[in-house]
Amino acid sequence: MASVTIYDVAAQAGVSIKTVSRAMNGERNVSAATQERVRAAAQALGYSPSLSARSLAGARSFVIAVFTDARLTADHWRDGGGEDLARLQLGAGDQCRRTGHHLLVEPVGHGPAQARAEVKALLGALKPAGVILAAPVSDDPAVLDVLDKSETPYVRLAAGAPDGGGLRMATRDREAARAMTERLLALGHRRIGFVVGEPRLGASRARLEGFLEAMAAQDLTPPDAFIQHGDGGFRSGAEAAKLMLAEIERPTAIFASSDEMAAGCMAAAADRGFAAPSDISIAGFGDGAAARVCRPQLTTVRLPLAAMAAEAARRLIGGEVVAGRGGEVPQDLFAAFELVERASIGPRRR
Amino acid sequence: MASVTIYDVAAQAGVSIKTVSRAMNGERNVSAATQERVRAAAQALGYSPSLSARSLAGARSFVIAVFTDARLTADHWRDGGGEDLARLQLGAGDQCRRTGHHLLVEPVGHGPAQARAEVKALLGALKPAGVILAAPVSDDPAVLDVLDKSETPYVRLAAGAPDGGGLRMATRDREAARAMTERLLALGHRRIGFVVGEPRLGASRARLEGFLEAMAAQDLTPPDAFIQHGDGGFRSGAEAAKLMLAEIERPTAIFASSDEMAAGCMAAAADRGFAAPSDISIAGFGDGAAARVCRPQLTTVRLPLAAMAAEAARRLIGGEVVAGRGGEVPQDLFAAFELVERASIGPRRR
DNA sequence: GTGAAAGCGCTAACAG
DNA sequence: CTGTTAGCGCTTTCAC
Repeated sequence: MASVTIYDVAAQAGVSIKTVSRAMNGERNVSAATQERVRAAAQALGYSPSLSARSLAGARSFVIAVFTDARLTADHWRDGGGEDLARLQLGAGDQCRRTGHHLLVEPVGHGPAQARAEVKALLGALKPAGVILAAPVSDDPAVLDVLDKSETPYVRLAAGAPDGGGLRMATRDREAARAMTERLLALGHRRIGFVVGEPRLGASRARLEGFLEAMAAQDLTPPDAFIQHGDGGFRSGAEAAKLMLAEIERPTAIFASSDEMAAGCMAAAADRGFAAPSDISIAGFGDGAAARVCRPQLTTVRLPLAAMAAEAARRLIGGEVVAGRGGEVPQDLFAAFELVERASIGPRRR
Repeated sequence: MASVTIYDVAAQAGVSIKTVSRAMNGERNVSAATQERVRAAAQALGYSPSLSARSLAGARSFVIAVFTDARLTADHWRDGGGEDLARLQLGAGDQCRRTGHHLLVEPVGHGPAQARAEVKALLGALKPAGVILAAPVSDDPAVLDVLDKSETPYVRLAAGAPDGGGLRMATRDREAARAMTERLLALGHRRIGFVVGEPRLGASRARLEGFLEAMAAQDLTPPDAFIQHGDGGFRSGAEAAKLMLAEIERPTAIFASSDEMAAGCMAAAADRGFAAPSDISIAGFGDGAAARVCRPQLTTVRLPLAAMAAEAARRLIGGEVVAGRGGEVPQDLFAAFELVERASIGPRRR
């Protein structure tokens, strides 16, 4: 099956290659009859235009690149937990497929110099139609700088810092964490512990802030022991909870910055004989698999990551994102969050 | 930052573009001095050859495509559980990066007609250097047929059926399941339940066979109620266990075809007041996140998926896989498995 | 060891 | 509405 080219189709349909090109691209100025003839010929021959040729000849390319943090991605892909990236792939990939684009996930290494070099190389080799930056790469100044200079349109997903070029699509992590904390407060909890997430993620800080904000609004200041730092994983959550539960005045609720950590908290609590939600309330963040695997299932925060990624891809492909350090007006888009209440939280036991 | 081409580098280095091409590709017949000059120029200009141009002009392309089952992939990416694919991406992606290749994950739809069309289109558009088929696509005759005719080298990962073109890299699921079952038998268990996995996966059948084989070797025939069918997920495992535990003669051990299902079994057992491993032994398969999140952690089977995928990519890139329905000798490669014993299984309680 | 020419499969101007 | 002529940036002949 030697590769079939535009010439084969043109011959088969009895038209010039340019007409085939037009027909395939759905351009105007092609009569319906010709259109149909070309379509039929292409169909019969099993023709699909070479991406390489198309992007070489034309102005645009057909790949959307996703830059992720190499270390984080490797950890997740090896040990599980990379649900954010999975959802990103789902949403963006779907959108790409609709328009004949392809999604390429490229982990980017650490350190400004390495990141610069890698991104530059990737951009040069791929000449992507657009780039989606997953956190924490979406906050990497070196990457942003290279991207700006290359004039490649890009979307920063879940970026912490508001400044920088490109379109920023963020989740309202602070607000979400505040809302969840308020829910816990409404249930009567006062001694609430918080487990901070992966330190490299800006969202981790935002969630902590939201938590503290809600607490402060009630004139509550959690003791140091009630703020533990984890890495997003189950084990770190378990350790954090263990420390908190060792306090004389133990927390009646724990809010973890990720579902895996919340699951760890629940396990650690169970080890100490505390059951959720009767003895302790536990809330997570992310609405991942861990939230549904827990017994009881976790009350958590759902973020529309797939939809955001799809929207990012859509805009990139549609040319709606201005390249380079665009207009003065910061382009920021915020996604709604949703509190998913399940059985892991309940009123404070009296 | 206008895109820098081979001409720019040639001018900067004071050589012809052909020499640059040679130097960049590490061909012979380039003096060390010239080599160095070109390298320096390329470095200074931040040049990286356009993939499109390279694959259009040259014989080879620089993308390795992974075809996955669209439905399964979407489910996993949305709800978690796609650890196999994640490890595949990790291993193959890593290997690709070493040689300037790129890994493209493309979900392929259902039904022979649709699969044919999609694969044909993908092959035509991408002209990939090689294709990695993830299960269950690795057993799809329509896909194999298109691939064979296209003369694209491909590797079938975890394929169930031994026939078909391409190189087959398989795990010894039957043997692994048998080994795990034997372990359970050695611990004194006789009433062992089994939860079958996702029906579309050939491995699910192989694992069931291995289980039955080991049982039969001891003249044991599990009652129908002890063979439950799940879908690989937590919930289905919980339901399966619930049914088994409702039997008058309940099983003393349950072996589930996936870690998620095993976790579900454990949760269901706990609901009934049975703790592992004292009241019931529970084993999983896959060594995924669920295995480490469980309390106690799961005894499970580890498969070197990332390494297999890396090897697949390496061979594809290295041109070691013969395209089309190759020689008469079936090309089969088997990966070792490993029993990972953790705390979820123990001697049968007397 | 190096270079000049040709062309990969397609799109982008222009013509008609 | 359709066809012709040039390239896109590279690798591949084949010369030198």
